[in-house]
Amino acid sequence: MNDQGKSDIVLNQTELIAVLVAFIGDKPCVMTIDNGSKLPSGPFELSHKNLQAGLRDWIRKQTQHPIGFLEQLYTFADRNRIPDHPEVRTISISYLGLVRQHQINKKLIQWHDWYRHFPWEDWRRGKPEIIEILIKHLLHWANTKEGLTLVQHKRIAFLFGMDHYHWNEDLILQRYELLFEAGLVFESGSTLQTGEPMFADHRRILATAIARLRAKIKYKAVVFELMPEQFTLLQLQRNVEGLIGQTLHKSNFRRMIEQQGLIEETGGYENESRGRPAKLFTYRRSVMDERALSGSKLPLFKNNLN
Amino acid sequence: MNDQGKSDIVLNQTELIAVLVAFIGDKPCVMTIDNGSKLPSGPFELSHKNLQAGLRDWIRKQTQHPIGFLEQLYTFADRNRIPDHPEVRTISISYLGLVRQHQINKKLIQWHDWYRHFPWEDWRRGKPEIIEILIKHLLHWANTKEGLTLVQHKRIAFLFGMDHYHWNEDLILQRYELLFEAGLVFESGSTLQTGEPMFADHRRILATAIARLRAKIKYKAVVFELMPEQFTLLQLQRNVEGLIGQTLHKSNFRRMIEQQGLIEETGGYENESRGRPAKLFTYRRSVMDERALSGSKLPLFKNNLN
DNA sequence: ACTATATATACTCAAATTGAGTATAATGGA
DNA sequence: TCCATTATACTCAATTTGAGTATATATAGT
Repeated sequence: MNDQGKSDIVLNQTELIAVLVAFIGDKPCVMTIDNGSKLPSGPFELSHKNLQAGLRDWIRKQTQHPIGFLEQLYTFADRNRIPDHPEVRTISISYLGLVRQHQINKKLIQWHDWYRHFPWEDWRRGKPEIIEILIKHLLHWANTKEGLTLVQHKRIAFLFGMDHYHWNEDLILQRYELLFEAGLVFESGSTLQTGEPMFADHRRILATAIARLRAKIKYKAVVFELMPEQFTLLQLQRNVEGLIGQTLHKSNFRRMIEQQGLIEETGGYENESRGRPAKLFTYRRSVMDERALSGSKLPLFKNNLN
Repeated sequence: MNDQGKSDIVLNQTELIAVLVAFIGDKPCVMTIDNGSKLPSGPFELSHKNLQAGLRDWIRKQTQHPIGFLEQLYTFADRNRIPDHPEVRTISISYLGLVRQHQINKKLIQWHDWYRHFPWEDWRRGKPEIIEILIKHLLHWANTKEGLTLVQHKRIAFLFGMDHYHWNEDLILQRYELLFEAGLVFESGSTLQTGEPMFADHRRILATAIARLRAKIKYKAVVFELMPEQFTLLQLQRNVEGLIGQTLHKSNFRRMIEQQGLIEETGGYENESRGRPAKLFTYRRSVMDERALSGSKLPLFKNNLN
């Protein structure tokens, strides 16, 4: 880097990586190739006006449907990211996209429950058993860190909700990085069964995407991009719970949603389920042109945990 | 993009762009070259292990000081970003860095008040006069948009706090994009005096950085990276106000800061000012190792507006 | 038809937080 | 001394949150 703004030309290989998310039932899923081991990726074509346009094009071809939400995630550029090609530096520009349930074309695309890659992140049915196993190995690892044992102990406690700390679902990326550093995932040489591994650093990219989504849902109404046209309040709640990996308090969740004025009754009812039929709602897209709203402060929820 | 993960090799020019922020007095400043018209940038050198390391190296050389906070901002890659070179696509990976006041080396570096580029974003001394002028031109522009007049009217009202909308400081990027689209900034052909222009899309990059910082400060204790080792509560408040471009309610701000337990008294007092001497405080970095904390939820403030 | 179960929706209420103040303390300078 | 200025402490009503209970309306089984 120099002060003149002129630069020697440096050439690198550039690709796009897409993290596409959709719900199948109560499972938050990610689009993969090679049976769950790779995120879809491809070269960044010069013909496109910009990255976003290129991706949208490609996604439309693959899913046969337009995509509602698409935003840049992160650019990965470390050396040695891609095995077997240490001499080439691949710059991967990743994007996060949300796809609506009813638009999923099951024949063309493989969707993979993201919690198969991060089993310790799903607390919807209580604390996952694997947590204790991970903590055991982590503490053992920390004890070998000369002079850093205490710091690492605190880090483990903080990230995995030990002692007086609460589990914080936003820290998924930090947890994966800690496990990687401690050699407890396949990608860093472990033989333990700690979630399904992925090609190169794709699992790290997926963790980045989930972290972004879990953070974003708290101040922006992105869940609706994952809902079908009509939905019940419980379906909405289940999808939010799927994203954050925790269950929520029912009546408080409803109060908050209704307060926001983001949805309206369609007049119809859902009759498939057993009990009293639930009212169907629609997202009031009309509240404002989507572009103007982008980035606005619509706190979706503060804390409705059970 | 294809499904196999194999990709034709596509070569582009890659550079790093740094948005470095520091306070000088009560002015939030950005490091520039060419007297405020360019953000510092340079080639991404293959010798570096990763982007972050490359940037840190370079910044240390320039500022003679280590940098506390550094995170990736966005990757810009549209065609025709850089004038006079339409045939080359430059991919710019931008980073946001925070530099501490006492570390500023004024001889080597130019620091530029960022509000000179965005005069409509500083509401600390009340509503900036330029707002009414901008709104007048925006509405005129909107009225020429066949079939879209109403939507654009709503967008303008929302972004510039008209009608029943409140000014939302987080929307700085959207406001700049609207002004650009409406041809009201130099970069999109205007001759109006609407803030100092910058080279290529650097003003847009700066807006992205400020937006990120304004959003981030609400849930993470990043301000402390901009404070000197010791500071008074008022100095802290003034810096937060500088970032968000609004004044805050004094006692509520203090209550919130003290609640967080992020600072502690040093025992010393500030005697430079006129009235009663203020206690000096330090950031309790010890609360936790910085790395473990990164990304944690420490809501800095919800709303302490005056 | 009746009952148990499941689900939806409505309502309650104490505790905590927020927004907007006022009151008092400690300094320097006229 | 008194006043302007800044710091710090304290107050309190309104709102929001967290954690419930109560009631309504369906299906499945007997």
